[in-house]
Amino acid sequence: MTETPAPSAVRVRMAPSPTGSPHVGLVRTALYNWAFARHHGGTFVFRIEDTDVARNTQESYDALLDLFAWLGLDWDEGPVVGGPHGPYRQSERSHLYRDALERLTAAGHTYRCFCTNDEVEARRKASGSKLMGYDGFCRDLDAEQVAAFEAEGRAAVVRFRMPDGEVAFDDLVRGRISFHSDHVPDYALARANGDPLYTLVNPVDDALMEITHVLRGEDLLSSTPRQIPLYAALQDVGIGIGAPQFGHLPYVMGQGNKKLSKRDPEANALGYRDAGFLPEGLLNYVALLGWAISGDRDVFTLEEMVAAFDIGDVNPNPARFDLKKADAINASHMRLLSVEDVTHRALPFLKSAGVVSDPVSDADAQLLELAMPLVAERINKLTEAVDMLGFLFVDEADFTRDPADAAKLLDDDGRRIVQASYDAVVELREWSTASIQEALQSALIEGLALKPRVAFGPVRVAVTGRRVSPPLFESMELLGRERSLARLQGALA
RNA sequence: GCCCCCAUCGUCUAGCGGCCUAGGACGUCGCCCUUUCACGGCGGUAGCACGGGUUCGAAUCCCGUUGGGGGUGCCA
Repeated sequence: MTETPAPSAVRVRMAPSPTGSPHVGLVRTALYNWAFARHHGGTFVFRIEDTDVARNTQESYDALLDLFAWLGLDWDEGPVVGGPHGPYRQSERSHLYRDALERLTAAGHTYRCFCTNDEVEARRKASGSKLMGYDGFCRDLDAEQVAAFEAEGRAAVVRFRMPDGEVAFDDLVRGRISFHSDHVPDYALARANGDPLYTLVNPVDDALMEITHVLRGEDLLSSTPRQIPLYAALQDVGIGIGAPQFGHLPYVMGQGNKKLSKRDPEANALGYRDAGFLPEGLLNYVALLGWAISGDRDVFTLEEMVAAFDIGDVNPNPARFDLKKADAINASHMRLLSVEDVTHRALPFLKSAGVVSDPVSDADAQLLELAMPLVAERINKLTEAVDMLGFLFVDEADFTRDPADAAKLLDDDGRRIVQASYDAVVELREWSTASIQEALQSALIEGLALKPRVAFGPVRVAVTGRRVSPPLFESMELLGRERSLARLQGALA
């Protein structure tokens, strides 16, 4: 049908509405569009669809910018960076929609409709029609009838005059899809008060911004047959160059068989940042919801995705969002990072949790540099660094032990082990990982004939406050003799 | 109701007529490594919704059934 444009001519966009907090489904759609643009060396446009003034919020707009900045999905045209097709917020483009509407009307592509919903409904019942939606009653009103309705003081919406026949297109992910216009009613382009609707502004902006490919959610699939004739009508009146190519992406599902709801905490995209996800981890996981880089691999970089991404490879079935797998993919990316990188990225979390001072003191920085290698490999999210390292930085007065871990491991037997440990290391001349290990091993494993896991559990809780911690002997070395001894002593009280 | 979309392990997927007694990953189970947790390693578990065709040959093509989802607004 439509020829694939020359690579450099690819222009795609993401066009979210600033309502509520950004959804992970939006991240997936944005990522596919972005990867498509980058793969083809095209242009990625960011447009804000804020025509519904009642629902838009500044917070939501800010959240969108935050989100994409964090993810690193950069746009070539849009808010902040500008571009030749601006402005990029629909609320600032009213004149363009008014002009488009006037031209369409002048060319006979629209008509005014005075019907109320009740009247349409009543006619449907009377006719016994199976078709839903508007019935086209006002399509061919003559001047006299229009005057009569106006005399009644009725307001009129502007409807698009759908051409009769079949509307077919080749969906980039689903193949050929066709609808008959009988099932695509004449739809409203503008409210009775003159405000343009999404049905108008979305195609008008895509036409004006010369968008060549529209990759969007499956929920818009059934509005495609009404948009295609509108693009043709717009072209007819000198706006744009006809319809773009469409690719309808599968839903991102939540639990059960329902779309991941905005209210579902898993749906909140920025929540992943706050939970300590790496942007590349989230992006990689989300990419997997409908696309695979190959049959035997699912961890990859953005660059690799850009090189490999083909919209024709996108799977049309709905995908369920699986937090466990998202965690695992993120963990894989954590392991790809250098210790320095993990440290750098974990720092904001350590600061805001109060683990290290802000700004970081020299002492904290030094300790962090020694401690991070011990935990970088064993954490799966940046936030876990907070739990792992807290015991090292906390003031002795504020040091506490996990009550459950303490109750379980610091019972009578546990305290005996802690006492033996204290005795074993208190006289140590050199306070190092190796000497501590040697002393404890000989006292507990050989001396008391304990299994390592039995022996070191209580010591670990005594010193770090948790059953889960960085390696014990290393931790004691970093903690230092005084504090280590004090904590062993404290666990006996 | 009508229209449209979808259908491979519990989940995400590879597969685009023979390489498939269906591969990978997450999960799960077992084992190993081990100073905890984690990491890592090894192994197991489990699937082509159903019925007809087409074909020498079907997970792959066609039709139907069933099941799921979406749409059917002066929301986006």
